[in-house]
Amino acid sequence: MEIRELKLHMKIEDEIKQSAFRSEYHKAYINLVYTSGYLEQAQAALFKPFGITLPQYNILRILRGQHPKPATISLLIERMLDKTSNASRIVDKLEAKELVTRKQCPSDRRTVDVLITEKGLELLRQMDGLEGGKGTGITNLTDQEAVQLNALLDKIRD
Amino acid sequence: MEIRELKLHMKIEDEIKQSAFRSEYHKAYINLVYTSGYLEQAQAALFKPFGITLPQYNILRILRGQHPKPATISLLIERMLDKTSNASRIVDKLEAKELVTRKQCPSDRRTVDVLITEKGLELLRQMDGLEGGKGTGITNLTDQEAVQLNALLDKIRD
DNA sequence: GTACATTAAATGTATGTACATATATTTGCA
DNA sequence: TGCAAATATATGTACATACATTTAATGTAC
Repeated sequence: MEIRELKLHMKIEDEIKQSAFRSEYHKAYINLVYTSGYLEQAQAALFKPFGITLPQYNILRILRGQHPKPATISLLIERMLDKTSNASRIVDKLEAKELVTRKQCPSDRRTVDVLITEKGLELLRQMDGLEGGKGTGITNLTDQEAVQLNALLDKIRD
Repeated sequence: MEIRELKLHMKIEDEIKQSAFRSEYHKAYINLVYTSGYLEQAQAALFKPFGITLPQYNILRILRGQHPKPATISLLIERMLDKTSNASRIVDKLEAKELVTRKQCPSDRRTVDVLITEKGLELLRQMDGLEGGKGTGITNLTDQEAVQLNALLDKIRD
């Protein structure tokens, strides 16, 4: 694992043992995927002591935003960052940990009311402050550089 | 799915239904993870007709780089972009598709010689050209912007 | 030269994504 | 009204990651 630590302080050319990139685009592409993976890993490490994963955390945050109103699975899917994911199964895990409750909605029996519990709210309170990539390296950027990065990323998805 | 398509043309503020970011850092963090996911999804779509996944493709490329020498699993792990992944099982899948062969190394019977087959080389030949993020949006950047992006990403991981 | 540590690979378990399908319920329209 | 389409959720399968453990082979220290 110390090799891995070392690697984190190298440029992308060194990190990937593949000497030449065809273009800056190609390099940027690899760099982006690589950096994102790096950030996700860093965040997963921050989350580990709290016993939940990033997708579970994202769901909990959406539920806190709704609280004390319940959310349906559809609403969770709509608001989740991570694509058309399986909110149903993530809610399963949260339910098993008693961080949320799930019950059939009376007015539309197809839908399910998902509610964050007091235990869930308390967990989020404990976790407040370590989100947003703090401690993951993103704060190596100046504020202006962060603005610049946002503009570049937006352009990629245009 | 058309909603998803629409979303791809919006800024990150609109894409995530969460009105305010605490800081440009926070926004950049989310933006990075989101954009990377977007690029991976785009690339997965490009790969689908060829019947292999991105990790499988990465392994095949490393093996082509070694060809005609074999590679051990350790070497594959060392060179793979994606963390301490399970190269063993990815090689399983490639072996099942007859794109690689695997046999015990005589000199050190702990290690395994993994070799790309002619079928594997032929597949890579067919796939050459669609790698490097081409067609995934990264080429929306100018060459100079790509350089800028690379510098910013490197700084994050410093 | 035997015991212990290290290394290489494989395997098991939990989690998550992607995609397809199943099931129940509601809506809408003929 | 009644039946088909749409909607909400759940489930099954394939694939991958993360992490821990297992098994076999090799190295090393005494």
